Amino acid sequence: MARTDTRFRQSHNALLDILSGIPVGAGLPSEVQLAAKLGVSRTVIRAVVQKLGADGILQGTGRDKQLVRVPKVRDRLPLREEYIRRDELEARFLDWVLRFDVPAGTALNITQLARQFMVPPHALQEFLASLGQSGLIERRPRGGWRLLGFTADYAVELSEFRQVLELNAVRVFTALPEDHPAWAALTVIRDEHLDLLDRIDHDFHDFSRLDGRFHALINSVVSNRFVAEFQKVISLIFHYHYQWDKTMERYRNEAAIREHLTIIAALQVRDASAAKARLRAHLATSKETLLSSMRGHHLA
Amino acid sequence: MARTDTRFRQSHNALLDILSGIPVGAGLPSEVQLAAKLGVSRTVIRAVVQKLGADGILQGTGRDKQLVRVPKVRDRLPLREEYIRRDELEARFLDWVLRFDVPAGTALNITQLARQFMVPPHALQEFLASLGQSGLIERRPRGGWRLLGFTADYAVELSEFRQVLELNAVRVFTALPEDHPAWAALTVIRDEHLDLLDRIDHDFHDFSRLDGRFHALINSVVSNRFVAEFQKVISLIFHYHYQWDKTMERYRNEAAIREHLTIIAALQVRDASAAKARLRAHLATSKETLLSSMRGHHLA
DNA sequence: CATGGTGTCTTTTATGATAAAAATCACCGG
DNA sequence: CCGGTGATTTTTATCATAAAAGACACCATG
Repeated sequence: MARTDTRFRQSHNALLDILSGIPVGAGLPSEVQLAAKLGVSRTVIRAVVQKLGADGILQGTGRDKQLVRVPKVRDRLPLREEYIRRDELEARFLDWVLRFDVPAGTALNITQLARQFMVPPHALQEFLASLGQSGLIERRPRGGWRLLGFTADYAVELSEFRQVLELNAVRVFTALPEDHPAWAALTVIRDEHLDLLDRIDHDFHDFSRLDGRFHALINSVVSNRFVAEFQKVISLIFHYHYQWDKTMERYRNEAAIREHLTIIAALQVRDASAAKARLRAHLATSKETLLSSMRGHHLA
Repeated sequence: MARTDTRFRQSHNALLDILSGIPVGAGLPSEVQLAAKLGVSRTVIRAVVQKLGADGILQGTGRDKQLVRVPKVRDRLPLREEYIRRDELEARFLDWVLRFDVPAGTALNITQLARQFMVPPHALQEFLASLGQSGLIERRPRGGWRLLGFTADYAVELSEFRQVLELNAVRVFTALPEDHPAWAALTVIRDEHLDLLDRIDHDFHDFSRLDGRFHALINSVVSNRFVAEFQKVISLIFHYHYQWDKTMERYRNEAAIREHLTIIAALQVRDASAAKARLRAHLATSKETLLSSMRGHHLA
């Protein structure tokens, strides 16, 4: 078989569900309506209807088809175990690379990895190609891929790049007009920081998400597709590492919240240079955390 | 046939060349040596040697094989017309997108494009995936690709991003120690600018390359893989447009050279703020040129 | 005769099969 | 033990093809 018939099987079962809702002897909705309802093309619907006719569930031809009997559970087609989705692949792959400390320069084996991650080799290939931008992966001259690895160098350069982008964002932020929605958003997120600070003892785990949203807000004022693209990579990596370095997590997070608040305060009084200086300090801390989490992990 | 046998054919002909250099009756070098010499695996060498044995050019088995007769021209295997290389595909594709003003949002047809560009569909697929970073291309939910198009928005955002990166580079540049090689390189490129200025009437076409090298030098002091990655995209796009907007080319180029020289001068006296201001002005001009070239092209 | 439908055909994409190439292992003669 | 060959096992790039989507023509019916 070339393409998988997953779509056909899903539509088959979905149509059975629809048929269960109408009385025996009633006519079918039109093919176009069914296709729209299930979100597939008419070709699929026609194939399913034909099969149901052969199975004795439907009868008639043309625009005159009726339900012969109520479909039973055993009429359903088993779905073959499906491959995982793209975002899950991304998560699993990063988890594998970052967590298991794969040495830099490792040659990747497409087929083996594809099996390991439960995806068709083709999908993995495309995924790796799309990951080229992140600088984690390199194409070898004659076929194959090499993992450049998540090294300390990489972390440093990532942090530096992040700093360049965010300092620029802060510069833009302080120049925004008074009625720009970002100011309101800033007030809201400030309150969220204060709120989390109150219940830090229990909920310090919530900081990771708040941190992501804070930095996203800062960068959101720069409407630039390239910045946004990189922001995704950056937040991905930082977010992942946040989840592992459990040492001092509660205190680190509390400190980070306070740093965020000083930055917010500086922004609110439109003090660009103060905001930049504080952001610089915060990002430096962040970088150190990232590096130390890598070192700790490497020793483990 | 699954994989092409190009490699086999090339090795076949290359081995014929080697055999032409040794006397009839002499023994062959070892398979390992031949494989190393031709840069292929032993499997290929063995396949070629076997074919040459069948053709009566070699005889013997094991480590005892000799040349029977001098190979003739007609022993060579014809190379089937090969597909184009990756960088050529890149050039052709960009040329197509940028020159023919493909409307934004166009759905790309893999097979058709693959034929058009003389590459296997698979290669095009991977190429498109790798181009995801540039923001020119988007993957549609259920298969297929969409061309986001090279719009004015795109050009503006690209220019802005470029400015952020290069301003940062200039900041780093002025802080470099006296003995850093970049200073020497700066002097060299300054002389090249002066030189080109002297012969601008005839050689103004040379500016495109010089411009590329100038900006590359500026950015080279930031050793950051992400910056470098983006630099590639940026120089690609700008370089391409340079080639088309022929209006006022000579005067534009002369003006740009002078702008470069003012930036170089500011750098050389370590005046960061002056250098930044002048770079800003230069990039603004550059952006305008890019936009006007797009407008001109759009009207055409 | 316009509208909503079906039958048929063409185009396009995703995937499994497969051959070429690379890498690995086992063995041999000196 | 070393440099080599023979045989075997991965591994990757390409191709053929089925599934899905889309386009077109025609038909029945109010």
